[in-house]
Amino acid sequence: MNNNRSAPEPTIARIALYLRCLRSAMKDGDTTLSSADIEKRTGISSGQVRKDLSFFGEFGKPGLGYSVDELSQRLAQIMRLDRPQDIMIVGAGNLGSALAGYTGFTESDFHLVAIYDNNFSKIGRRVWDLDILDIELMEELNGEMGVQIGMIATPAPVAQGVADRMVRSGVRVILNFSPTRVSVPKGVIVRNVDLTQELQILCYYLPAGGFAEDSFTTISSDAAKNIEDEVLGF
Amino acid sequence: MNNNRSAPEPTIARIALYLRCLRSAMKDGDTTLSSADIEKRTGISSGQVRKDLSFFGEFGKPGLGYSVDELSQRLAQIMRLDRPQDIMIVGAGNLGSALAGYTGFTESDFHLVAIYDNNFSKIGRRVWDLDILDIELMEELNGEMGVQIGMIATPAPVAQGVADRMVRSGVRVILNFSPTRVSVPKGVIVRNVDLTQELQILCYYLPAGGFAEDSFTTISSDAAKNIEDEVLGF
DNA sequence: TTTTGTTTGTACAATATTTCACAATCTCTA
DNA sequence: TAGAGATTGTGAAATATTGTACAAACAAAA
Repeated sequence: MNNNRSAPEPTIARIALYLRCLRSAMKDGDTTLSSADIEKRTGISSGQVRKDLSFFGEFGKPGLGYSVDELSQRLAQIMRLDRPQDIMIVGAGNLGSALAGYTGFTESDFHLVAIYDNNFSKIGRRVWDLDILDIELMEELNGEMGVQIGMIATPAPVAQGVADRMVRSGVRVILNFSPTRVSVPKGVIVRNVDLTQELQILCYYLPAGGFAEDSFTTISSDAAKNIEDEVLGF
Repeated sequence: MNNNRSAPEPTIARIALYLRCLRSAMKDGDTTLSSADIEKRTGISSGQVRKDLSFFGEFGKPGLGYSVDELSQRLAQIMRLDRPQDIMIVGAGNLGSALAGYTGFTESDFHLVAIYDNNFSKIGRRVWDLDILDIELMEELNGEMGVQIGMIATPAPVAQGVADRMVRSGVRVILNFSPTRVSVPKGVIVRNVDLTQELQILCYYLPAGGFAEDSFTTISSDAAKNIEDEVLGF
């Protein structure tokens, strides 16, 4: 799987978490964080943190820790998150529409620039501030837009066809929410988010067969409760 | 992590896929599947398939393979998916509402029985065929309902409070869609589905700058295209 | 400057997971 | 019933990932 020299995939996943942690620390006014501090905030062991970071360079200073500002900038570069990234969604159903309105993407500097469907009763309608586009026009339209990140939010039977069209249109990485595996040419990356599978996995751990996972000590329960009072609705 | 004798987590995740594969094979009229057949359908190597299954027993017959009917029944038992499972959702925003209407859950015998929110303008409104309930009443109401599976579809700041309340109400496993880690007592299991993180991971794998096009084969699935014509909308 | 205390980066050890290979077992046909 | 062919279950090897410990590097205070 990981036949080249790049960092292991679990490390990449954790780097994304460190980045979030660093930005949160920045808002708290912290200018420096040790790997132990990061452990407190994320639950990831300090040794793991240091090892993950060491895949990409030496960012810390012994006796001090990591500069929040510098490290977050470096990690953002590594993850290609130092500039806005355009994304497209195919499928304007329940899930696709919810994803289109998901504020978490915007907050992390992802920019939804197109949403496609194949249903004539949906094409032309607006989702949030976007027109739903005819999927038949994707190749043509994306020639202009050049979006490289695609999300599939369609039923399983059409997912492969959508993936094929995405690839033809220039998409390089795909987040697939449909409950099926799609095959793509070498060089294109697919990640699957399989909602049903997640629930099924949890089911397995329901009865006595289960065990304790990482129930690390309360991260910020008190802080969260205070905020809860301020926030009105979900 | 996996300190006891239960099967590794990756194995559990794949078992869920085998189950889907088996049900699909059943619809195709196949009565028997070899591990090689399962590899063709899922992409998981036949050796891996056999080893995964061997964690739970000897289900196959040398020279023949696995009985689709028997194996799917056995796996469903192991995963506790042999009977409907009740679930609850907290958060009736975009994502929560989309999850509430997600047909994939229903098809896999999950049954949404409650959706909660803390926003008075939402409480009492209907999502699909359910009233949105006041989260303050969860402990009381779930005493009756006894739901053990919860999904968190709220903003991050309130997620920990929601998790705490779920646990107090009897929930045993949690699927957390909020972009934050929640801590729970030992024995309660949390899985995180972090949409932003998934996109960020994909970003890392985006090719840097202009890249040589080594992708020649467009894996065009003819089967998928045919189905696409039949299906009207996503 | 010197000393004390902190934290990094990394070699090494320990787990966890996947891959491989093959004897044993079963089917099927004649 | 015997022999050919297919496929399982599994131990052992190979990888991959995580945990541990500590010398070296730096900060801060005396």
